[in-house]
Amino acid sequence: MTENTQPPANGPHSAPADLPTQYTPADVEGKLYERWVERGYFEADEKSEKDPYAIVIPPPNVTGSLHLGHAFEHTLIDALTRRKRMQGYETLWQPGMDHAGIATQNRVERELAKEGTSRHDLGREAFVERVWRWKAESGGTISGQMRRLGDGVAWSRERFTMDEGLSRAVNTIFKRLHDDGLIYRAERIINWCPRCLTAISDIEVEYQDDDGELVSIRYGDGEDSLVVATTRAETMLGDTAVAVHPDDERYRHLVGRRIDLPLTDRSIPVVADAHVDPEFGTGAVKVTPAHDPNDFEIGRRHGLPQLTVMDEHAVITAPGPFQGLDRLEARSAVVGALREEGRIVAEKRPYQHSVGHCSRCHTTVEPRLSMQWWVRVAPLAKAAGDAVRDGRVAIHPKEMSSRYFEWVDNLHDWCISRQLWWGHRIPVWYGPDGEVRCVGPDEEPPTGPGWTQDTDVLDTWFSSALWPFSTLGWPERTDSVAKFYPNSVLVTGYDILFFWVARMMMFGLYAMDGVPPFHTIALHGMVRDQFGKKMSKSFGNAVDPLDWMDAYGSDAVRFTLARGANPGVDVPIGEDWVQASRNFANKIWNATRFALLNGATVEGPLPAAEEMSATDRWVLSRLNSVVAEADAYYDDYQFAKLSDALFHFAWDEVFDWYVELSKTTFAAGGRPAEVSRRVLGEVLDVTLRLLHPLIPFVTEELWTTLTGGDSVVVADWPKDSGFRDAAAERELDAVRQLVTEVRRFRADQGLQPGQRVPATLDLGETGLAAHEPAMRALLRLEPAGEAFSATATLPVAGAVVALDLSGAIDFAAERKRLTKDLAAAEKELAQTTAKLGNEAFLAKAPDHVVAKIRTRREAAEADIARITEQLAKLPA
RNA sequence: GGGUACAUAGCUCAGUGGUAGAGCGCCGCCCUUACAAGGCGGAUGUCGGCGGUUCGAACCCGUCUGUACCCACCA
Repeated sequence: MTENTQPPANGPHSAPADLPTQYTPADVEGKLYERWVERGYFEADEKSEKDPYAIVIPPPNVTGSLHLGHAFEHTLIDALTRRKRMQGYETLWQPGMDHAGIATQNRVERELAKEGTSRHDLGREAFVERVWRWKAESGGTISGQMRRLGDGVAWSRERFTMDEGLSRAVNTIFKRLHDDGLIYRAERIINWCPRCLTAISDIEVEYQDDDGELVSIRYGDGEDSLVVATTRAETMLGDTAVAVHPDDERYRHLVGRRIDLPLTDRSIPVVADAHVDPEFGTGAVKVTPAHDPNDFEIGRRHGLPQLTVMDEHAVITAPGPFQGLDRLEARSAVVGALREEGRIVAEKRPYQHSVGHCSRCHTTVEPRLSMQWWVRVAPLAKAAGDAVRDGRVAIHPKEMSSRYFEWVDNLHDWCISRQLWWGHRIPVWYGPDGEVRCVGPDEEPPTGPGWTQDTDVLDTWFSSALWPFSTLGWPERTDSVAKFYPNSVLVTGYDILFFWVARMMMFGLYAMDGVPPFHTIALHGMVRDQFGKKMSKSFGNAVDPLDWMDAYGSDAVRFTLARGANPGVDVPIGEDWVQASRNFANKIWNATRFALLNGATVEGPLPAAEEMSATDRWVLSRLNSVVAEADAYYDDYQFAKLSDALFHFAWDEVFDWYVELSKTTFAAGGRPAEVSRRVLGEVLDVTLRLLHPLIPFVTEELWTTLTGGDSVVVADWPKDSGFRDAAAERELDAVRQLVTEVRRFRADQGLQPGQRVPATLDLGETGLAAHEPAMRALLRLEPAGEAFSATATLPVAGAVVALDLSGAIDFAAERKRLTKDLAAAEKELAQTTAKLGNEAFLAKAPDHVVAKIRTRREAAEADIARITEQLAKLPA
């Protein structure tokens, strides 16, 4: 369809026939988004009187592009903020991006490599300039994708972690932490990536089980010898001791003595240390303080020298035959040399053990002794834990809190310095006489000969930790900070609970005088494929959300994601499901089209209940229940249940029943038709508004056409009017059951759906007389005389449908069906009778349960009577 | 080694004590004048195994098996 994409209607039910019979997302999505932005709907006013509702975007890496995980997260955030906006809050969805230190630097370095140059050739300043240029050129990818998705973010407030203001925030907090003694410099064993050439923090290390080889090596000679085992043989060059457990009888005689270290001319002491597990291996451990975190600690306890034998590239520096070899080459060379000396006591054997890899490039991490900057996290983490413990911050779903506590309660100090060029440079200067000066944002750095600035930059997460307030202008005391801090909710994946969430908590509480950065943390899961498998490029199941948005529309992608979003649980998504969501959008489209063709309207007040048919009252009663239900689900971040409830209400109840039943009313005309037109308008109006946060585009297009309103984006959020009509609901339940039963009967008899059948419809004492015309229409029943062939199974007491099947009835099939029904009813009767004969049950079960069982028994009895009668009437 | 989840229809998942549900898929009949991206009807499960508590268990308790993820300085 290419026609009919003109601007939205300028009045209620204008030109309904203009709507094409199929919804084409591409025709409306782009233009609607641009209109929303032009009209400033997404902008936030910090001076507004309205209550604030603020959510920050988890800033995507500038290097990145939108993947389904983003699409998912954005759908949830967008839905939350759109609803709050409709509810009359001053909403801020804060957009922005993260400079992603290592990732971005790696990316640009790869480009340079292709050009045959390197960052070292360029020099620091030129390189950083180059990264900025790269950011300017390709950093906008995500913004474009966010527009496609419909993200209602405040574009004028877009921020970047390296912006001047945010850098000032970083500097401010660094200075403050430093002066408070919470940032310090120390030489320790850190995780070193020999490819990225930088330190990385503990949580940037990904452990996986790798196949290694455990070799056993004899140290020393004769009685003065023992055997140690290792998977990193090359580190023996840096051994400065062997450790055994203090209580280990086997080695007691050796403690305090020195033994010869093979391949070297050194001898090393045997020390006793409780860290050694005497049960493991030989019970003797080689100690390499400069290349292993445990050994570092042992070395500290025993005053051992720290002998560095590898450089930053993990190349051996120890003088001798191994010098210049890479760690892996050195490993086999060392083992070979040891074997020649007869030092290998057990052949090397395969050994699976946990090995750390750089989370950015997957290179095996090398523990390395070096001087770095650290954050003393204990006091900060304590506060972060307490804020959740005492309920000031709620984690949703609450099962996730245990993970959070596990981390904040057992935290090691955080290594924040990175040996990179792209990032916030550490604001510390070193003087000629060993002075160290931390320079705050309003201070001049020291000048003069010999003063140099620290060459390292800060961990990316240092600046992300300030995101909830740095984006609002902090450290200035801006109105935005006052209005939107703390944020209302943080919506993010459980996978960055530690990387990001916990650190925002620590820094937020610290910087903002103990006020945590948000009231609620709503954690979602990871997007997976339709079989629940992790999406990854290497596995070949990764999907570009743009492909699906192109094919099925953004609404379809959003709705599918929302529909799978159970709190904290991973979300599978498959193309078939997106297609189904597209079908839903199309269904809404066509239902609205039908409504417009039939004169549905939102003008004027709703007619009085007395004027309405039971069908009208039923649908309005259900509508209001659904409004209440939707509110409860939104408030509880239950997107899957929310989507499901709206889907089924709209499709099953409104489209399949109310719309179908109303056809008869419309055809008859008169006042009842007028009333139904207004009711149908109301139902669609409210339903579209309820759905808008999830599927903004199609609802906007339809709602503006239906109501003539400016935009559903700024329409009022529906309120439960309190209208309920239990009697009408029961009545329509009966109608629906009855119609379904007759349809089943017809299908069983092989009647074609469209085939008209002479029939009498005797609704007896059911009180459903008013529905007879509609039911006859739905069932394709023609008026009939005396003819009688069979009766349908009737779930509503007192109703009889006599269908004249003109001799075409299949008596055998009917007998079979009735017999089956009879058996089921008899089983039901037996079950309920047994239950009601159970004294213990009657004594202990609540009244409503007992009553329910009674009703079931009565129904079973009635069924048996009726079916028996019908069976008797069937010709043999 | 510690921790947290999870095992329900072919697939992906809801369902926290009272007759087993949804979407997709599947079978059958229909282009019934909003929609075939649709309509109507239908089939499909000893709710992982074994015990226990209870009048009653998918649900609570114990245990076993299997899976996923997180944390941890196991040479």
